[in-house]
Amino acid sequence: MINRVILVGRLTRDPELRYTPNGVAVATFTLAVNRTFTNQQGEREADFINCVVWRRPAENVANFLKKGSLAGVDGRLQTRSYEGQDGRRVYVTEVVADSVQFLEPKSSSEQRGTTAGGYYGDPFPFGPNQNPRSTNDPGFSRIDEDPFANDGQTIDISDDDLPF
Amino acid sequence: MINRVILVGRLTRDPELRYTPNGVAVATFTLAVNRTFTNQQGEREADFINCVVWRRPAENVANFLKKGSLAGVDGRLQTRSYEGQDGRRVYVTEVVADSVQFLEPKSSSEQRGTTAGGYYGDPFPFGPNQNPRSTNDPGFSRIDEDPFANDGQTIDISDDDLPF
Amino acid sequence: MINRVILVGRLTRDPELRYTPNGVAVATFTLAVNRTFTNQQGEREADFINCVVWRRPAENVANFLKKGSLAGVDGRLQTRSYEGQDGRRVYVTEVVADSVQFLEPKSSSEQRGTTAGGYYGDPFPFGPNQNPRSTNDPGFSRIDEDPFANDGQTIDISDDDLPF
Amino acid sequence: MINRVILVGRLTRDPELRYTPNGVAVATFTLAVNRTFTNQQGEREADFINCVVWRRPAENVANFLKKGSLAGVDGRLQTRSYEGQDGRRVYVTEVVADSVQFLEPKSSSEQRGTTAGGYYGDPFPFGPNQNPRSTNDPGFSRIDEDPFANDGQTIDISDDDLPF
DNA sequence: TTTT
DNA sequence: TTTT
Repeated sequence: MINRVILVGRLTRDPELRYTPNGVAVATFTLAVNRTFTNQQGEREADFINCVVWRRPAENVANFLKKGSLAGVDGRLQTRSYEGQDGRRVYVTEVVADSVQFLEPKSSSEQRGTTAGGYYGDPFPFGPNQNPRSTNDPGFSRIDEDPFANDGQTIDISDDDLPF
Repeated sequence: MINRVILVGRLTRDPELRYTPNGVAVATFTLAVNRTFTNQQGEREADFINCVVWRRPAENVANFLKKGSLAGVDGRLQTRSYEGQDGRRVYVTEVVADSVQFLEPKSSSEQRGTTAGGYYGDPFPFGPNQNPRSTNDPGFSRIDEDPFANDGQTIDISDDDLPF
Repeated sequence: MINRVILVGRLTRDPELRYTPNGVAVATFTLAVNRTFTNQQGEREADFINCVVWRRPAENVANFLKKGSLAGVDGRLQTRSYEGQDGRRVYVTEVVADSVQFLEPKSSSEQRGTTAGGYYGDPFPFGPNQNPRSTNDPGFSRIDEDPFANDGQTIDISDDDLPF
Repeated sequence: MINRVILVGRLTRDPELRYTPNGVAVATFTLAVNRTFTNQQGEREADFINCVVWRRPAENVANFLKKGSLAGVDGRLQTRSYEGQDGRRVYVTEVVADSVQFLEPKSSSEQRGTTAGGYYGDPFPFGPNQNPRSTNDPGFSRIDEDPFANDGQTIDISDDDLPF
């Protein structure tokens, strides 16, 4: 049962960082991935893919990525459903990232020490090997069952829903 | 802009084969991909992922796969939206398969010529290199904008929506 | 820096299981992955890809897979070089598997309890979430620097070479 | 038989462009993909992966990428063997790219028309949908059987070896 | 509800 | 609306 997704695209807006009641960080963001082909109007369209990332990489995402950032994601597809505010079941498909790759060059302000402009810094420590562990943040925010929808209902995600 | 999905799972029901007005085949099916980890109740859950495949491989899927079949998919993630019957916009995420891999052993009836039971036949010709071309079937069926939902509205997909 | 490989193919021979001096299991095997296209002689060729897997999944591979088994691999590409027996540097490219998926149906002997023959059992516990930990086996075998070549030189791999 | 590789890394040197006797372009390059983990000395190592790309994308690679460029590759693993100059069989594992993604921002010289510096241009037309066709260049160069080794032997690759 |  |  193989389930693997790899994406490179741009954040459509700043990522959102939240915490479970137990203080585990979770970040959500949407990647716009431009298609390589064009439609019959000759326009290049994009797919807009919701992504979730947990624990330490979540905080890195929140700290280093913002709207427009180019990023790579290596993860798996997840489907969930939840009760919408109108009582209808809503089905969600999203990517749970194992690792997120920062693909922007260092910003010009950080680049000051650099001679030939335009090279990339080392990726920030986003890999799956960064011994992710639960942060003990007081949890300043709760997460809805659908972290992408602000439907009002705020059923908590328990820490047991963590994918690892 | 990389967009790649690889899945191995089982069909949750028989695939559905349809044709665009121009006679291009499109098959849809859902893969149940069991997770490798268990939830806090110790149950192994699954993700249910909608897949679409076009042209010749679509017909192969319809002919060779059925509910319960083990299959591999190599494709890309696509997001779409359409107008639901209640006027609300419905967002869809699905996998558009470039190739579908048949992972079942030949059935016992086909296995008759075989000595040591249980080996797999060569995969049927599903690859992206099977020079896919538009079939000229009269098109016995039309395809809704959301091929997974039978919402009633039957806005046709034009052949130009084909991903290749 | 994304590095992801997904394969489905058949073992070309029985896997080999070894142990580092510290008792960490490592299994090696080669997957034959048939190409989807044919060469100009109309023959379907295959790629023969060396794979390595560590710890618990290594022992599962050794116990459940054998020559001819259909298996899926999700891992990363690794390149190494070592000193060949003639003093020349040998360059190696192989796949380090994060998880190995057993894609064979249960063998006929195990299938006895089964009504309609030919379905697959649940995959054996191969996932990356099976809390891999170092076995403390006495280590009946050592591993060469190139686990695929038996060139004679037996420079040990230290446990620190483990990819996680 | 699934065979899929996705990489993001940097070119270790300028790509090399050659032509088969029939004038089909083929480019080769090596990607350095930094590992996300460090070895016991605390150093981050890299894997150096040979890549091949054919036809139009080959020419794009040669025109737009150079030593140090950040690039993404979506392709498949290929193994080959050839007769080395000392008569020994040499085994090669490389990635045949279906598409190559240009991940560098436009260089400052090209950026002149740009207001807020540092954004990326649209990827150059590298996708698998760019209707690749054989160029009819006079073929200023021939390709060895191992395009990465300049071992002297120059057995030609026929156009029939093209992967599509 | 979309990025460059 | 889910497979083994």
